[in-house]
Amino acid sequence: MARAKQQLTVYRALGEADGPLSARELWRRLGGAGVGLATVYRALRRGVDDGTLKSVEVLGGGVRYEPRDREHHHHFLCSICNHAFDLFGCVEGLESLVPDGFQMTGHEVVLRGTCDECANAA
Amino acid sequence: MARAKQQLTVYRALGEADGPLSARELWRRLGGAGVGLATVYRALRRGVDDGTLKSVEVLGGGVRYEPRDREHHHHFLCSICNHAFDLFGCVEGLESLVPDGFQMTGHEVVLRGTCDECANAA
DNA sequence: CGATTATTGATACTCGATTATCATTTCTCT
DNA sequence: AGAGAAATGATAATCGAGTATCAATAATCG
Repeated sequence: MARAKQQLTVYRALGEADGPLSARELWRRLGGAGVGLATVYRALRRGVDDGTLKSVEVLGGGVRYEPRDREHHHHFLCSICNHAFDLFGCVEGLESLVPDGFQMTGHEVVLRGTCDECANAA
Repeated sequence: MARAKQQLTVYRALGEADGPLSARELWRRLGGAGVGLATVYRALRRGVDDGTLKSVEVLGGGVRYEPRDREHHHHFLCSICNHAFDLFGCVEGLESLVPDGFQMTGHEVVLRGTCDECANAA
């Protein structure tokens, strides 16, 4: 069988999001009552297993998920609404931080602050 | 009363570490039997409360603690030993990543890879 | 239309991290 | 030394995240 209905809903929601979502956030977005929390977790696990999804850790909020096919990017974490937003672009000078003898295989950059909406609401 | 004995041990261990430590790591370093886990947690909480310590989240490993008076720095997380090392220096071009309307108040950079020792042991 | 198999959602359960409890020990001060 | 306050360590309790279970439902296929 291909993808089941409810699980597709989960994938679609992730694809449309403006940043990685946690299982809980996802669940809330799907209406809470509409899709069971267990199904959300199932879809996420399956997605990670088959390579469709990728789990990312953005400080403060545990594990979140995003489609694996996104380009290299980083995140902005709003300290008010606690939502993580995708950013575009990257930074220079990371190599110079690596100590002698260490081998860097990847990096994460997280900006913290206030997002658009929360800044205006304040 | 000033600082109690065992709690001082905790602060000293953190001060001498080459990176932020989790409660568990700290506990293990203190000999396990020498200092109770509860005391480690107490010292950490108190340290954060009175501003001596700062809790940081480095991907994969939960919350870790470091002295607050360290200069601005970032971390390198070894994917083998899972230890977090302090780095020196910072990077350029973070502002250009911030979307319009967002306000950045801070940032984190985490490099992932293999540390000195683990690279040699391999 | 059945028979069979996968999916779903509610919920019970597990697991690790952190906190609370409490009897005991250690300080502090006189 | 002796009283009272704070600290300590072992352990029980709590809490949240994620997983397993199971009966009910929906999809597949002949």
